[in-house]
Amino acid sequence: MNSKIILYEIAQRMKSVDDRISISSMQFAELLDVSQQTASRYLKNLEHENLIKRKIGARGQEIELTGIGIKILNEFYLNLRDFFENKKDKKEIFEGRVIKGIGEGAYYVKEYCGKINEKLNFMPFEGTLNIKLNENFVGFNFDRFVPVFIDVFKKGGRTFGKVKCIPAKLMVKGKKNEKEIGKEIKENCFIIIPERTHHEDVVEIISEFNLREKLGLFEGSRVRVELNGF
Amino acid sequence: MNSKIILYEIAQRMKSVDDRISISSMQFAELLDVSQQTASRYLKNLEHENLIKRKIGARGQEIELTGIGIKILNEFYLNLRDFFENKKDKKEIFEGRVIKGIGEGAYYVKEYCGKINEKLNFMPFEGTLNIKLNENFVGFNFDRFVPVFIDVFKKGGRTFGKVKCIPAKLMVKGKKNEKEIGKEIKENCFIIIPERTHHEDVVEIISEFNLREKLGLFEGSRVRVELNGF
DNA sequence: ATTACTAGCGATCGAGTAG
DNA sequence: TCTACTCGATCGCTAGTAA
Repeated sequence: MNSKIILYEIAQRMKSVDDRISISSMQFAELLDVSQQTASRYLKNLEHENLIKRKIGARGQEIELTGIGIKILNEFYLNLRDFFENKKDKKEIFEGRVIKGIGEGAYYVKEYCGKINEKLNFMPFEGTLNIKLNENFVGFNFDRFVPVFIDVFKKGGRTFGKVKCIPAKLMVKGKKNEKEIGKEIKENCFIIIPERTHHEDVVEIISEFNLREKLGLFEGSRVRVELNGF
Repeated sequence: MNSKIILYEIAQRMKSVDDRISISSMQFAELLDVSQQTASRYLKNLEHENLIKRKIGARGQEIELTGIGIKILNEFYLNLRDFFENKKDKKEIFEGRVIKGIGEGAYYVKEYCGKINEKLNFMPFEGTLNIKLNENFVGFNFDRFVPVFIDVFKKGGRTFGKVKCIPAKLMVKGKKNEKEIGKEIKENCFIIIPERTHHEDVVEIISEFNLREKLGLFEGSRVRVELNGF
């Protein structure tokens, strides 16, 4: 059984996020339709995962959610809300400005390029375009787009982590010295999301081309990124 | 893995409830971090449970949610919304009016009374008080109160289903010919919810006493019911 | 009363592979 | 390619029971 579901079942018996409930493993077992032993193990695991806090007494246990537990449930809730309140369409595009990367991107693209070619079928330009999201797009949920994964691999004793690649279109206003002044140019690319470490408000983009050069981008250039799923 | 979670993962890749997505079992497997075989089985099971519809082609499958699937996710969503938007407090009490039962209640209480005594520690009056919920309380969520269950049992060749009992207080304005005119009288009781069949807008209440007599209730009398959990 | 350990077994998973 | 079957391995459940 998934932790989220169990957490949800607990939450449902609470009045609010900072509430606490008293329940025995036997009662909880009946609610979930499992044995008392299993219910006990579930609660123990949740505690171990730091999703709930417990105080165990002679006639049951007092349970409250931890910050992490609340956060997980809240993500759950927000995603469902987006789904049902139909707010997803508005989030298919995000906007931001080009910022300087720390040069790390180039190194990693070099290391990953064989895998990128294998999975995405193109040889990437050895560098990433870093985009700082405009404030109202921070927290953009990338989970709802079907990604391509590049799995963990080892090379020369180093381990390179799993990376999520989401197909996207980079959109910029045409450069001044061209016919298409002011016209929007769309360029296919991939958003790169490392499984381990990434900033909340910066996304990295890779492409077959040097996007800065091809699209005439500089530090601070406004860009829009469109995601279409598959 | 729980069906609900899988349904949620699918929904998260959709733009809205009537959207459909194209995804292969391999892609879905990577999203859930399970094998392709398992992902395939999950989808097959969801289809079998009538939670999704599939169109299987040569390069993947088109998936959309069924009405039942949407309903399950929506319940999920509404419960989480109540939890996070703190609307639960307002629902600790519901209101309604006394209505005539069809006499069935008395029969069942007679059959269940041994079990009731065993589990709830009182001999119930042989009859139920039926309350029709006021419109704005229809859909009241009883799941968040910790109930006492009376398990399935057999007696004289008949099977009597599982029943959920939730402790409550019945509140009515004092009868006219007493000292406590207009004063609110609280009476301990249990709400009875059969696992199998019950109306959305009618709840049945049992008590040690004949509540109609004790509280002077008639068809149409306004009552309030307070639930406290345990 | 509780919670939760251990043992055994039944359910579920994933590798191999067919269609 | 895809989906999905079989089947052996492994995981997770429940019964019994200790604390």
